[in-house]
Amino acid sequence: MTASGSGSPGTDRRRKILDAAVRVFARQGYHNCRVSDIADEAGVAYGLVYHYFKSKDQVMNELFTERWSLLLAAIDEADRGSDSPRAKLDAVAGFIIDSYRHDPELMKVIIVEVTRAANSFGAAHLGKITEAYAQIRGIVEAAQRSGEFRTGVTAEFAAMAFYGAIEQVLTGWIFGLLEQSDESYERAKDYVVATICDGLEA
Amino acid sequence: MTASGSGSPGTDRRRKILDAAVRVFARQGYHNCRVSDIADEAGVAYGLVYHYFKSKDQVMNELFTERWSLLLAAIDEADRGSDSPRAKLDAVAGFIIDSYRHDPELMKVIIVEVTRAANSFGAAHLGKITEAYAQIRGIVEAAQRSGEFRTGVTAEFAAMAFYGAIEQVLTGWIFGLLEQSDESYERAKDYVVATICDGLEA
Amino acid sequence: MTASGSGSPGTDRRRKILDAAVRVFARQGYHNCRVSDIADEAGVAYGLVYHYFKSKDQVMNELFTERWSLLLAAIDEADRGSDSPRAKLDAVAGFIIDSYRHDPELMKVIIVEVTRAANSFGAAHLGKITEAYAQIRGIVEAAQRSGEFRTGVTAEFAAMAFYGAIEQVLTGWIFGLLEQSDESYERAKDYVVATICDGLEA
Amino acid sequence: MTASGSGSPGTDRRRKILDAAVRVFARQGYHNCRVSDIADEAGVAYGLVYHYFKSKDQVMNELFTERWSLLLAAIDEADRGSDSPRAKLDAVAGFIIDSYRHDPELMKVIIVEVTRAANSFGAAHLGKITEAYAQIRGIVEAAQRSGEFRTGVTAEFAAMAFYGAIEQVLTGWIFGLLEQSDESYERAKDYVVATICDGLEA
DNA sequence: GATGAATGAGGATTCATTCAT
DNA sequence: GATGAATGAATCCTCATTCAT
Repeated sequence: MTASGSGSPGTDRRRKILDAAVRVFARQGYHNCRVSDIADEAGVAYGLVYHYFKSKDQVMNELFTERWSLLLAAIDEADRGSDSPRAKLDAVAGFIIDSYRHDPELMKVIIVEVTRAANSFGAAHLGKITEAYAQIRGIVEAAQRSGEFRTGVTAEFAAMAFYGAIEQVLTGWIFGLLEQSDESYERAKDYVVATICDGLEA
Repeated sequence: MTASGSGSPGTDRRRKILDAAVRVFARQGYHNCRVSDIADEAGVAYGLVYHYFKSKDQVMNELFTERWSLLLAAIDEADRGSDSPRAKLDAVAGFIIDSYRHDPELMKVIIVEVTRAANSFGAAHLGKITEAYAQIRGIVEAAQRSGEFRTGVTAEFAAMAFYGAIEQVLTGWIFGLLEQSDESYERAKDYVVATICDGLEA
Repeated sequence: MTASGSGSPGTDRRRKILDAAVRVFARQGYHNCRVSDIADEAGVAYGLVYHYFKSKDQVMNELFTERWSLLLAAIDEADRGSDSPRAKLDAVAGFIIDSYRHDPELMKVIIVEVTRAANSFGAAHLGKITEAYAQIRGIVEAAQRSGEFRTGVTAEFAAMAFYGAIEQVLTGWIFGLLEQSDESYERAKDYVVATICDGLEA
Repeated sequence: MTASGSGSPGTDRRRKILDAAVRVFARQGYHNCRVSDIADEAGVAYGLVYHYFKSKDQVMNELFTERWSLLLAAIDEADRGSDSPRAKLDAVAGFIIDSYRHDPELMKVIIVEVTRAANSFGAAHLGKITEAYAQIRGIVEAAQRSGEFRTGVTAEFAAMAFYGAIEQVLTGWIFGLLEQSDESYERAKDYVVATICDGLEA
């Protein structure tokens, strides 16, 4: 059973357009691509994009929402277990980095076009973006209450630092500044957690 | 001698346009503003923007370059002294955060429109952006060589995490997610360094 | 035997589409409605409109032709009798006004989208539209020949004035400027004829 | 002193565009012309239309308002004198017909695209359109009060019939159904007033 | 007959940039 | 230097029509 056989034909085309949009947005940036670029990349007619999506914005929104929901679910899942706080943060970092490894173009689009785009998509999805920060903060807060994490830094702040460190690593990959290999990805997970949990000082 | 008297009249107008551009870019985003918005905000005629700048891009480029040079100089300066690595990182974080405190709109523009904009301004200024990371990495490397920082994490990576943590805090302010006050700004400096140098774990 | 049982099922659907088109054209105007609006209003699938009609234009053409034929027949019928010219004009005005009373939306569409649309439907149906004027002119001409109507005004001209007066009353109703009630409709018939036949002057 | 020398250069271009729009709207109809057709007809660049007007609608609105204001002023002027009611109506019919004679394309546009366009421009300008009817009604009302006009027909109704008769004559010219010559225009004025005031019956 | 996905031409609008004054 | 009118390429979105099922 092929993937394309598992849904209705319409669903397939819709999926094709979303996937094509990821590639085009990643390659050219949201503002530097035309709707026709997406259609061409998907191999469908121009108007079909508008058959499935209300606007170019809408395509982006859907890409973000789809992926970010998984992220939120993953953080939630990580938080739910009885692991140590460090293990939870490790799971979070792991999920985000694996997301990049699995689909670097999609994560590039999300990082580049949404999470910092304070005047456009970022503002539109602020609520969902904030949820991720809040969930991470929750992990830190619990760790501080249990005495596993020190309290010198507010949980809110620590969560931002942690998330920021991860996003910057992804940014390094996106810009081609950091080496990209399976090994690098794995190491990055450890490094983020080690840096944030252990600190740099000897 | 007034400030406006210190240069040629033309210089003043040019400055006025740059400052107006900061406000407009910050308020509406680069892509959502027209050249005429900048001119209106500056109180000058439409075409004058093109008298002083080759294009809309050029205005942005100049804003970035102007500010980022200061940042590079400040990191360089911090690195030059004989302070402890931690003190050096503290100086770096301090400069960036003070930059935001002093001109939040400009830093918003730089963070939102340049440093993550992999397909536009970010790519154009990649060299300069990278220089900052490299300088921070240099600070970490020296500390690792001297034994003040542990070597479990590569310096390159540590630099990214450190910078990412700072940028994320700025992002929090930009999105209105973190409290903004003189006290918050000061605390943020300490927190960033404490998080990265000491780690979160007790 | 119900109306819907009197024809083939296809005929019913076709009728449904025509009726729906009247409502949609009346509500939104020909240019502001999509073929899908008609289909939605009719409760049929998109493509079915194209099964029964060659184009969107064609739907309109059919609505006009259908109704206008009745109008021409009615005027002809009125003219055929041995009534006085005034009675004939009364019958004409009566038929048009009753048409509006019976199906205001259809008459709105015809008045608004066809009879004045010199660059679109009006031009396409000019022949049929003109027939109505000619028939009315015929009534006047005969009356002038018989001496019942004075000859100071050409019959052609009188016909236009008479028809224009009626259409303007309908326009008043269409725009919601004139009261609409059974009484108003009846009175309107008398008024049109009284105005045109007797004149306003005392 | 030429007309083009009497205003600013900007004003001239603006005027050129308006005049071109009249010709294009008259020739092709509002919906069948592109903004570029207007620009081409005016001999200016595409974007200049948008320099002077917010939208294609706006061009039409301005054409209507400009002309209709003159019409309202003319009716008002006619009403203000101490002439007989018949003379007043004669002045009104005269002004409208002369408007057509002077600029048939503009009047065609107004009649065809505005005064009957219940779902678009007609609705937008309903207030102004109604003002004309009201003014005519005022003339009739005064005549009825003075006993010069009979009261068998309401003034409101008589005004509609009178205006409708005129508009229909214009429609006849627009469609090429009625002869157009200086003599015809003059005769038409008399005929309209004669028909409405004297009536057709001998 | 019936459906609605697919097509793609058409057209309004935006806006960076140029240029005459 | 300063102005803002003029230019026209770029691109989103609409929607009539076709067609495979």
